[in-house]
Amino acid sequence: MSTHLHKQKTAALNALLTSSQRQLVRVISESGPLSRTEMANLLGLSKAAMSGIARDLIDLGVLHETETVYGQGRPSVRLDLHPECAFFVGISLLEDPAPMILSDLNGKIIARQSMPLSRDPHVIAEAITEGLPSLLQAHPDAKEKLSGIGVALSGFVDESQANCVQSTLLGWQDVPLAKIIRERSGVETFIENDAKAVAVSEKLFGSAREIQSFSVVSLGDGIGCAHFIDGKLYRGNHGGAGEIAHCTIEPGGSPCRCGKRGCLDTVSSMKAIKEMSRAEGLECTSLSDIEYEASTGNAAAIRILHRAGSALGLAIANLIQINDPGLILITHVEGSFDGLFGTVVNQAIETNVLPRYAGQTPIRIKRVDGDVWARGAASIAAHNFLIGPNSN
Amino acid sequence: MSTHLHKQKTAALNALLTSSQRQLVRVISESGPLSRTEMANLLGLSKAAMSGIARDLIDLGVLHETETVYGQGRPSVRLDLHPECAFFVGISLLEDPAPMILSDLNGKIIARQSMPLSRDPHVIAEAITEGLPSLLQAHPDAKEKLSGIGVALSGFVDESQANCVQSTLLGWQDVPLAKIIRERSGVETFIENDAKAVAVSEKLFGSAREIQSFSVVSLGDGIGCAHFIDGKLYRGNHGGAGEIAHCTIEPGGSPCRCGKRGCLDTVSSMKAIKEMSRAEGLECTSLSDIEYEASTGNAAAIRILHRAGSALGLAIANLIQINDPGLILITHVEGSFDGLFGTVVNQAIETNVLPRYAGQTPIRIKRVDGDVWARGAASIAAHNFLIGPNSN
DNA sequence: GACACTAAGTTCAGAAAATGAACAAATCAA
DNA sequence: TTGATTTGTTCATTTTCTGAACTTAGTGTC
Repeated sequence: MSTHLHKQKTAALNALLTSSQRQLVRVISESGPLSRTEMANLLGLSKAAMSGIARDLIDLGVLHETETVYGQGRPSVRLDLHPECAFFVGISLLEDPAPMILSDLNGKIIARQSMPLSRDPHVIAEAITEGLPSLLQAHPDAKEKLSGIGVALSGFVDESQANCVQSTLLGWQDVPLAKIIRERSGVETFIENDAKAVAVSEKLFGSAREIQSFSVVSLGDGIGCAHFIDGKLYRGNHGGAGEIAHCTIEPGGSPCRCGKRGCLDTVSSMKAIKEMSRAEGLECTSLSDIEYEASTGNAAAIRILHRAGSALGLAIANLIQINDPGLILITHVEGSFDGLFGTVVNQAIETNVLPRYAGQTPIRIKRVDGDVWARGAASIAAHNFLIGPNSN
Repeated sequence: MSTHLHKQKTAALNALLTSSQRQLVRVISESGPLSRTEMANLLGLSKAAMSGIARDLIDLGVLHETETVYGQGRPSVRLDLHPECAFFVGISLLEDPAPMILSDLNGKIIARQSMPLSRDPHVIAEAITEGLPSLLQAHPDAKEKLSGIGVALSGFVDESQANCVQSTLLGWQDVPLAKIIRERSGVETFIENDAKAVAVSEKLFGSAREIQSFSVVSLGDGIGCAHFIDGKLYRGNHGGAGEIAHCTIEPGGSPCRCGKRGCLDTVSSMKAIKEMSRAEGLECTSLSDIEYEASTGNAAAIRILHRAGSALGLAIANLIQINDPGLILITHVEGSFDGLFGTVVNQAIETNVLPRYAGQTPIRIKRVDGDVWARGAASIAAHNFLIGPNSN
């Protein structure tokens, strides 16, 4: 009974914050711990107003006091989001079995399990609902304060983060997945494209916290990309912003499954690299194998990696020219960006960017583990909790 | 005396609006005339609050009642910005002599003259100040309500729209032009990059009013580009967003004055087209001439236009893939987009965009007159008046 | 043409949110 | 110990917004 009440309260917590409180939560999630005075200045409010807002948020359990900073005058007390004021479940529909994780407001993974993947949205909703109790079992706190489910998938998602407009991988067309899961599980649910979910998780939890405009290029089996612009995820007019995989990078090149020719995807994706290797008679099952071959001087391997790296570098250079982001974050799962491929990519970026810019746009390479997608998914739920859907 | 007072009042008008009033002005400038009830809904305010805000803005002369719309119930009265509540001066530093125009809040050009171009910012400030009286002479209203000067130039401008970080054309490096002009003339001044100024003018006055995310590609002697994203001009981390002219479009192609090779600028700019024609022995002084040659079957002319068009089309297709804008607006001064060049551009866009997208992104071609840059410049001043620099 | 019906816009008392100024608290520096 | 300095709180006051009742200006019906 008490549990149920609490659940209702936290589930609606985001909704019952005033707009000033929301703004404050947003600022802290971007800047990290801040003193009340700093927050007042950032929000353009008086110290008096801040005092009240902070007190209310502390009472609600959203904020808590952290370290004390000593300077001249009375020391300031930094306030931060309470990492355990809300918990989120993230599910990646990119692999089978599908990973399912439980995370706190800092993106820390607290529990992990998996569930069978399906192409039927109702079966997915069922699997999630059945998986919840065991995921939450050892964490009574999380059970009470579960505030959202996030789902990452390969495909286009609409602006409300509720409907999958199209997914070739899952064979979907206009599937209201979020609603189906929400109704079955009783938990607020949001879905998002895989690359965009990773971008959100890097903005909330990762290495792009303080950067307002950046692009994430995520190298998995395919090539994904997403942009944050002026502190907001930019999804594009049809939700297609960041689809660099189908930029023409070799005009008149190999035919692509999308229908046109010379797409980046046909040269630089892991799938393409492996296929080209096979065609050249190389017995490679992973990028590391090919890198090894190249390091021993195998001409075919070197040629393939050069071609793939140049193409990706050129695409990223075009992205830099077009959008002038404050950071390019390249995430890769396979863990082999240190070899020839990575070198060529970096070089190709350098040579194809306006010399005045060269070196001006930081390129950060980040090796990520198998949890990226699920953590990204959870971050979508966290983002909706923190900032809300109507992110004005 | 009275004049002076009035001047002070209107100059600071923007500053003395409350944040709700500002928001309202912004919404109207985006959506066009609205009834009070519609405005209340859009801003999420009560009818009561709207009533007061509208009254104040009408008293200030910022809004006025326009048509009455009859439906069921009491008819609604649409309110619009009063076009003559503020006037702006726009100057283009792209030509010599430099055009100088006077415009109202609708972007209508009320007076026009020109001034000598200089590379010395103080001489420019002097010329503007000396030009003002004659520009305003026949318009006493504008004299009283002059609210800003905008300057468009080729180069990089910082976020405050006050400093020119770099301009190759003018030979500048960190020139605080806005401040110099402001101090000399006594009028609030803002500067902006040429392509970005055109984008703002299309958003405020032109064909992109209601579109939140779009890109403008402006074809003049060079190729400019600028993006609006979620209703805001996106300038990029170093003010370089939209620099598509130096995207590598023909890897290993002709050397470019920027230092690298195969830039779009080396194939598709008017300058490049003319140069290539000359190299091929064609006696052409304008794009129309080359178009004419092509239409009579001249192989060289056809080849040149094909190459230029394909390159520009590919660059735009990449832009679409990367940003998925709601509109691509191509503005061209030379008035010759109806021929082969235009056809090839359109075709190249189609064939290089993900087939699923093809035709989904509207491409609008707009022939503009010689006033584009000056009008764009004026729109920068208007934008700062309407929305303010701190466009939260 | 009188009547109800509908929706826009206004008014006004009261609630909500933010401010300014005075003050309490917690440290450093001399 | 005393003064300087800066954080954070309190409280009366002002600003801004809301809700409900009301006025206004039409349409539709008989």
